[in-house]
Amino acid sequence: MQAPSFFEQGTLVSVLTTQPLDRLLDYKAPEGGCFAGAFVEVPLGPRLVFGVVWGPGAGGYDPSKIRAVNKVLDVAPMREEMRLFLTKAADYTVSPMTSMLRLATRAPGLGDPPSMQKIYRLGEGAPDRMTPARQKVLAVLEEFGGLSFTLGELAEMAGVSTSVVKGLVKQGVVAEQDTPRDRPYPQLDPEMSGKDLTEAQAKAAGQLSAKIRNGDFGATLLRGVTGSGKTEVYLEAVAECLRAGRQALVLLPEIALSAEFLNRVQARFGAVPAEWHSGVTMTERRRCWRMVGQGGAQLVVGARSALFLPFRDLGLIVVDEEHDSSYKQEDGVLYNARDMAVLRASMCGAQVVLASATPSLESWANAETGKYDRVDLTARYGPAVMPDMRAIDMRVQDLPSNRWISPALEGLVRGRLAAGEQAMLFLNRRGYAPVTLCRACGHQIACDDCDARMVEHRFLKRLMCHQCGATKPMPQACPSCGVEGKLAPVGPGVERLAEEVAELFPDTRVAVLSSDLYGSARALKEHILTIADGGADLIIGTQLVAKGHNFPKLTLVGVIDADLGLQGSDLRAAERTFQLMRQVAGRAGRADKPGLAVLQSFQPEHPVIRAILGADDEAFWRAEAAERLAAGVPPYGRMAGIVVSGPDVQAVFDLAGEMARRTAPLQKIGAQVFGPAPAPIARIRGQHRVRLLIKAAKSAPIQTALRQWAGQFRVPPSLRLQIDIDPQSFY
DNA sequence: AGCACGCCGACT
DNA sequence: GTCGGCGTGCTC
Repeated sequence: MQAPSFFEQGTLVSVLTTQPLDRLLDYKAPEGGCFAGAFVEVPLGPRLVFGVVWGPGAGGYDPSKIRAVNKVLDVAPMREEMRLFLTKAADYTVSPMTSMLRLATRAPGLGDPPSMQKIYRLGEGAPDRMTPARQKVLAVLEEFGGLSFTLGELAEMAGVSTSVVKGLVKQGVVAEQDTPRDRPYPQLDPEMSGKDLTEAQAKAAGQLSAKIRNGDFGATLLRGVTGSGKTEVYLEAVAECLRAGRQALVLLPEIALSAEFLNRVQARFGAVPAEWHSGVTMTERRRCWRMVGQGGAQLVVGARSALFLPFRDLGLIVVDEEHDSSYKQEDGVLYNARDMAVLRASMCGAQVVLASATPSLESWANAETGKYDRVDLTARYGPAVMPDMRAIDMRVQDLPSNRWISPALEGLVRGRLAAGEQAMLFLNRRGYAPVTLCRACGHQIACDDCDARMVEHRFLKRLMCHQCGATKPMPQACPSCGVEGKLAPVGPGVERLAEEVAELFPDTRVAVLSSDLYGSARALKEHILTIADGGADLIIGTQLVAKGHNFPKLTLVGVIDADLGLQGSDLRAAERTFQLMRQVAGRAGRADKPGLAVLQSFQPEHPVIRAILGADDEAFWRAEAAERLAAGVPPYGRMAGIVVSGPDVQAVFDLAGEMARRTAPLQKIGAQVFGPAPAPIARIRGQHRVRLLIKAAKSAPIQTALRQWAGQFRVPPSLRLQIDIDPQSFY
């Protein structure tokens, strides 16, 4: 790559700021000049704002009004590759550059000079008087000879007060020195031995490693059934990347980020990697951001926004559980981390590994066409085998209303419990009952701010809206007709299922795993570990039990309502149900006992249910692909969702209606426009929402057309216009 | 995003 | 008269 251009003092440079002005501003280069990519502070109106020197000035602005860059910040400049990545990501997602820059600079104190910190290491000589406390301090320093500590760390490790350390410093026995506060992360050792790999794992790892050694861009779908040991395989790819002296990034869905994963990394590489996600402290965030840019971090484990860290030489991106819908979320910009990972890798000659037991149809299709390589791990690790799968036809089960566990399932659970094994009942519905109905007037209690029914949470003794999180106490009388004592719960949630379980299996230890029942992620995680260890015999869980937690003693999974996700008209309903059911079923029989997964269904002949039951995953993907191809929808066509929202219904409909009328730029590329129609949830947090859907051929330049089209309309500040490329769901 | 300007209704 | 509501426009 060529050397970055340099701008002499006084020459015009264009600066991208994080202010929402969707254009570059011209400034004079500061005293001493500056390079393209420099992080700078510039005056804007009465304020100083943060920005990046993007290139030579564009001119065309009144020269007498042009001000000078205030100062260049003490941060590694943004590399040209990163600037290009942000530009392309903005083009792809149809979002303003300023939002992209904000995404890429989400660390505190970037403008501050690197602050210093005192650290302590072994000094010279011996103390005048040796005391037990002093002995302990010196023992710690000797044991970890190469390392240095902060005052607090050292004192704590030695079990003494800080004054002991200070006393030793005074005599020079302990040396004190200043270092930048943001220290590099400990060196990872790719040769530190990991677990022994099975033959299949070793082969897969070898394939990935060979691609990494080539040093150029490529993507691989790593498909490994649950329990096949994908993590060990891609950690070998990370090892190869580290051997090549390049940086690696492992993306995990936010919920899967855990101490457990970090422990595995530590076991494999001898040290803990850099972490980047919403739970990381501000100090650590800043350290991570700076060290990634300076090369002081070899491996980052993080959530989706870690893609926008300023890597110097990124050689590998792993997207674990690549099908997970949480990769597509709003971070100020609506992007799919899986797609952006491929984009970023293509720009820096890196490899991408997309790992999943149940890949997204997009990735599956890319592997089919040969755009991605594909590596399969079919055998489960060790003696475990895939669970047997069966459906229970609920139409022939004799079940009173307000009961959800069929006699057939009840019998199976009893059998497992008698054998001293664990069983799990899966229901993807938090709370006690999804609907609260007035038996006097038929009113259903709804959220005040959303178009959604409120869910009773008996554990919290409140009603909760699952759209906005608002809660209110359970009323005694119907809020509509005022009749008392006629409000009745309708339908099951996990809490209600627990009630039924308590009646059916009174002497069984039951655990309910639902994200809302725990104060913190940590508490939840700890609880899961105790349960996995045998702390309960019957587990009732929502979606969160499907995501990568190990339950070695579990041999039966019962899905209470396998039809739940198939309702609605969502494009991805089949795919999502298939993935979720496969993941849930994969919980059963991980250790030495074979597992069984049963699906309670009112439509067991439904193609998706049959595909789940059949062992032929490929057949499911092929059938689903054929349907999408015929409908011309992703991945065989392009789609964009447009949502106009605001507090005033009329204003929202007016803008959406106008947008639907003036579609010339979209028609030019042959795109179809559907809508406007109220979004499936027509109001969230008091914001009315109206949706348009754009559909175009796969080759159509949909982003350019959308930009032109959306640019025609003036959006008043009270309204919000959101463009979602490749929408996951149509909310 | 901020922040100023400016144009209307409600008050001392 | 003037205080303050927030719609509109500007920032290199």
